[in-house]
Amino acid sequence: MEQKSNVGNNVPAPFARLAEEQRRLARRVVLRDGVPLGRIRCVAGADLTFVSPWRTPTTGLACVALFSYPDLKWLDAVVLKGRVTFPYVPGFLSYRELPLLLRAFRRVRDKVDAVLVDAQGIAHPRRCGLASHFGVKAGVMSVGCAKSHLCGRYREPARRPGAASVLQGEGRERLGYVLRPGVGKSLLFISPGHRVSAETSLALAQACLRGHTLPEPTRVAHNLLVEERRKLMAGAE
DNA sequence: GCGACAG
DNA sequence: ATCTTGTCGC
Repeated sequence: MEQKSNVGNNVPAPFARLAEEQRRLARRVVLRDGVPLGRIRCVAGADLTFVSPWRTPTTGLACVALFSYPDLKWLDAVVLKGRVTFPYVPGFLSYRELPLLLRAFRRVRDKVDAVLVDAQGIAHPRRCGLASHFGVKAGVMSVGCAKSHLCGRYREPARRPGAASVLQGEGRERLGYVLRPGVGKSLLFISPGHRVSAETSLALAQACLRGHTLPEPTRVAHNLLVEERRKLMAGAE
């Protein structure tokens, strides 16, 4: 019997072991606030980019950008380059992006209260998206802020910027929220990563919006990576 | 059987 | 994920 999908519960044989690890990690995810929103002082944005995203292995660039909260003043950033050997497989993104991202995060010396990750949190087939996997491994509050849909059902949010609708899982399970970052902007898929509730995840993402599609921390992290890659390829001819 | 599938 | 070009809207 042929099997094309990697996302559902049926997964290709080589990934069955990893899928099991994801279910195990998902049990360690804490969906209660480690730090109340009002006590957050430093929020970071995490993102990765690749020199040749369609090739594997390839060179990856990871960035963790630090901001004060709630005023969102840029504080610092860590950018790290490294070899990435795992391919992109839907549902297994963290095995491609997590190693380099964790290395970059460990270089951050400041105390980080929360990290916004450019991926899903528990809004994942096995409830272990990159943001959750990262949060558990790093032991930090993390929120998934994905630019596109992976799983869960939802209604179109209202046109008003900041409007949100529930991202519904199986039964009454709430995976997160679908957020409208601005008029005419594409939707954001917000879900808890680790040590945070769905409600606080949404509130934090909303508080980090500045009229762009991405929340400020991940937007700046992404821009720094684009700039870094440009400089890298300019010197490689 | 068909569609859907983070980055 | 990236790249390129063209077009539309504020």
